[in-house]
Amino acid sequence: MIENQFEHMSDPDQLSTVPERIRHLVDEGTALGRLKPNGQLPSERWLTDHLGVARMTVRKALWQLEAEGFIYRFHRSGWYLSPPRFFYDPSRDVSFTKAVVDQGRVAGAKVLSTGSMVADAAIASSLGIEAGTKLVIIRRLRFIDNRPVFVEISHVIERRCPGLVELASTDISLATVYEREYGILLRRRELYLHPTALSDPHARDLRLAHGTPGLFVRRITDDADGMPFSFDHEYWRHDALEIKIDVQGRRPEESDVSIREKQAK
Amino acid sequence: MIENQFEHMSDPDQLSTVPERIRHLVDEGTALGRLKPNGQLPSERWLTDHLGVARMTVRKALWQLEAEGFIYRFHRSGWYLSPPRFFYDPSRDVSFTKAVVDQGRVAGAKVLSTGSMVADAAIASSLGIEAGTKLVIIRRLRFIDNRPVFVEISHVIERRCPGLVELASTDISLATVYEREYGILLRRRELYLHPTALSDPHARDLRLAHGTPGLFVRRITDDADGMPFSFDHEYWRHDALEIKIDVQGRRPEESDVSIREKQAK
DNA sequence: AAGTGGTCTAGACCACCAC
DNA sequence: TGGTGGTCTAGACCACTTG
Repeated sequence: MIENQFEHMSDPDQLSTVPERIRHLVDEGTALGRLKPNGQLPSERWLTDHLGVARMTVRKALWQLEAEGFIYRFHRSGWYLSPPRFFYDPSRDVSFTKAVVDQGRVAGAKVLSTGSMVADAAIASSLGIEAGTKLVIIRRLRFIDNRPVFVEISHVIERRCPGLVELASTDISLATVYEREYGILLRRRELYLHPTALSDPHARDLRLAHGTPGLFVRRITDDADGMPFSFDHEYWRHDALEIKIDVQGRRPEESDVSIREKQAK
Repeated sequence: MIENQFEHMSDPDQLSTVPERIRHLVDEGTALGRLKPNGQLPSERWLTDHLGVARMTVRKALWQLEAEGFIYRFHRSGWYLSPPRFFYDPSRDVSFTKAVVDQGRVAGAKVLSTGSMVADAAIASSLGIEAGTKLVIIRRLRFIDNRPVFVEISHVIERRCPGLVELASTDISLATVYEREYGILLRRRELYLHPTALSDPHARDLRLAHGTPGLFVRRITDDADGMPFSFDHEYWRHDALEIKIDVQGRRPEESDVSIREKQAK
């Protein structure tokens, strides 16, 4: 019983709000070594009884702690204590696997599906290729310390890496495949990201309830020679990452143009 | 009465979920020209009656549409249709005002408070200055088209711009002040961002309920000569922006090192 | 099969905003 | 002051995960 570990915990009256009281409970469990990152919290019904409030009140509080990134949940399985965020530089980290390992954590990948399509006008212009160019699509689930953290959908120009689908059907890093099998090194070109709500099928694959907050990332990738190579879509858990961008690599003359502003009076 | 504009709208049975039905209602209102971006939706109680479900069900649906960025709310005032996201390159856009105006929208700023502090060890090392250095703090609310979209807290090295507080007490862009009054052009160095929940006082200033999803951005800024200048914290509405990062300005040799990976077996 | 979170109802009262 | 969203109650049943 998970709850037994929390049975005799204190619940100071001076903590007024329900989120604060739950946070205190969790902090105490952590301090006593009974709860570690990715460990499970007591159930909603237990909290309802223990705190003496309605279940909806407990759930509202859990949602707030979730939004802060303090706790997370697996769909219909339970609530868990969040591990530290993963630092990620999407403009620089060409290999997710390497970045994760460098931070002392364990990276994983699972191929969910593969397919193909031809580039439409919009995709073609963003990649700088001709419409109708064949693309390979690989949809993968990515893990940190065995927790699924984002779904990645890669669209790769087929002629640049024939036979990719077969090679991708393993758990090996795609960046490694590109380098070893095709001699291609990657470089990021453009990326866009915004907060959003995750919906199926991505939410399901991440074991999240649909509607959970997430982060949507689009990237366009070139090879080291500046030739267009692929674009990716990523659907991240909102609480798994901290984006870090180091602007130092930029050429000074490009970042400082037109600082002078037309003032909107 | 806002609701009158929606009174006779259709509500097809084939739309199964409540979020879909609300979205349909809004889309129809938009198509008929009765609802524009930043326009107000019918009240929760009206939707409760009109859709024939409990109010909590309506609210849950509104929260999901909010998480998607489709609608937003002002605290205790109502629900509104979201305007388009603002494209923002935090590594490059040294002036928020200029970026907003360039996208055909209206930028605004309001000084909330000013103050001062001395840099502690952590701040000093990240800025590359000595601990104890005096910093000026300016807390401002930033607007796009008269909607508050983020709170900005600037920490500026005092000796680099004496008298800044007096100059900042107007609504003029800070980047303009730095350039005109001190001859300083800015360049970004590092930035970090992650999704989070907004809490008071920032949530209050943004007219959001505390716990609303948001985006937290930290930035370190140099001048054009690479001398440390300031660091900023920004608390954004989650639905106001799309972050766009153009990596082209990077030096190739810095972005392509160490692609080879140690594979985590 | 038991336990978990997910959904939903039908109310009540509170805090705040705008008129 | 009336209307808005915000909070809360005390249940019920459903869908899924887990042992």
